[in-house]
Amino acid sequence: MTDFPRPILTVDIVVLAFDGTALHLGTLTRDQAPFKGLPALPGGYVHTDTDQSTEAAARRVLADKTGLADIFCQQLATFSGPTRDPRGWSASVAYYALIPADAFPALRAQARLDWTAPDALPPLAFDHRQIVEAALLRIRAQARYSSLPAWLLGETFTLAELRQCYELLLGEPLNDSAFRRKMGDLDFLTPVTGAKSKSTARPAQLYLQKTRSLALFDRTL
Amino acid sequence: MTDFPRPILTVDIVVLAFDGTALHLGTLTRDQAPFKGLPALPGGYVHTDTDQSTEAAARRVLADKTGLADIFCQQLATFSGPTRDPRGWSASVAYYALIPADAFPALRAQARLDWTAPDALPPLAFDHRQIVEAALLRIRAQARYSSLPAWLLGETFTLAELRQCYELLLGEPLNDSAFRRKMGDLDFLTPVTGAKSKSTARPAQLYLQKTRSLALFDRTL
DNA sequence: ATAATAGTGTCTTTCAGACAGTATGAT
DNA sequence: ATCATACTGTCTGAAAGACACTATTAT
Repeated sequence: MTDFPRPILTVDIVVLAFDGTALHLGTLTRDQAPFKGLPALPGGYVHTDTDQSTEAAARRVLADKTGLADIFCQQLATFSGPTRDPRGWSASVAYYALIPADAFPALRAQARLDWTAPDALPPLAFDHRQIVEAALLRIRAQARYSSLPAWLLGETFTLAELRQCYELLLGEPLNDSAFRRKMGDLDFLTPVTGAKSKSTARPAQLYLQKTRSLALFDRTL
Repeated sequence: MTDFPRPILTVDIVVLAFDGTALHLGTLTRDQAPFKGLPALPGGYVHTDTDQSTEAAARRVLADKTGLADIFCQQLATFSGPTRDPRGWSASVAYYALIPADAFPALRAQARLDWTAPDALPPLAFDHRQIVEAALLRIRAQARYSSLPAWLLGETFTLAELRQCYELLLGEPLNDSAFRRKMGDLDFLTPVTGAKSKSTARPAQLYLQKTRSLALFDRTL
């Protein structure tokens, strides 16, 4: 079989975090060509000598840039073409990763990543804007029928926090009592002893997710 | 930046067709190592000298093996690792393609592809079984909230045919009157003059899809 | 007691399932 | 006429939205 010049294979990760109010996208400023000086998604070459898969490569990059392991991280899609990277024909397997809220403040203080609003992006290197937009579409779609938003929260959280996170991703307010009913029916949360006082009000019950994987709902929202 | 040995980049395509009763998966018997003699998904190297993207590569392969262009073809996921191809570290961008029912008989007669039942697969080359299973999961999920099954039908079709196709993918019978109501509400079909007589009974109205892209429904099923 | 947020109960509306009943063409 | 399938109308039950009401804490 004829051989063709082998393409560049990289991974890029759309790192998202929730601070209780808004989403934040983790970026790095490129310190070398191409696109030197522009913000870019964290990513890098797949190390064919050590990486067992592109997902392993993504997790390696993620651990390298955030110090976090065991993060929610799923494959988004592969972006490819002769011109997206000026160095040659390239394919980038894009992943999206969700930072748990209880790890975000420390991560932000470290400042190894810059954090920008994903809805008002500055120009990004490569085709990274397109990748971010695809990730947001996917994440918003998944928020409709899965426990995905819970992965942006800490280990334990209140129903109000969970609802706010859903509302942010879905872009619409949710009916509180219907939301509680559904979360009860869907049976993916366990109440945990302890409560969270916000201020001068009744403290809220804390919950954690029953499984360490994404729960898919059979009905929507 | 250090360079790593560049991986093999291929595309593989899960080609599915519907004959009115069951799904059929298009495979090719490998005529060379590795996995010589085993059935495999149609696929091949990305031609970095001519392909504009992995999707273009997939469509090139598809056109080559089926003679069909403008087929429904979407990216599934990328499968990668050091051992899935004995020739070295490889990544395969998998696609799934749906053959329109009106093109299937001729394609089957050509016999350039073999057709097997995707639910009772023989051993396949590489990790192709895993790819087929991922494709079926994706397709069945998409059948719940999109017009995907319609892409397995010909240009025009009756509501009964469409429902049968949904039922096959979803694996459960659908209520006929609720189905009609929903298809009416969802507004992605236009009735077309002409009707189809099945046998000795009232002929059915023919429809075609309003758009040439996948319609996503806001509610399920 | 009051303020503030957490959580529940219930009324209403909307939508899906069931199924009877009507329509229409082939024989 | 009858058979077979296409299509429609309507009843019923389940689930969602709205919202009033109760619960529990800090001050």
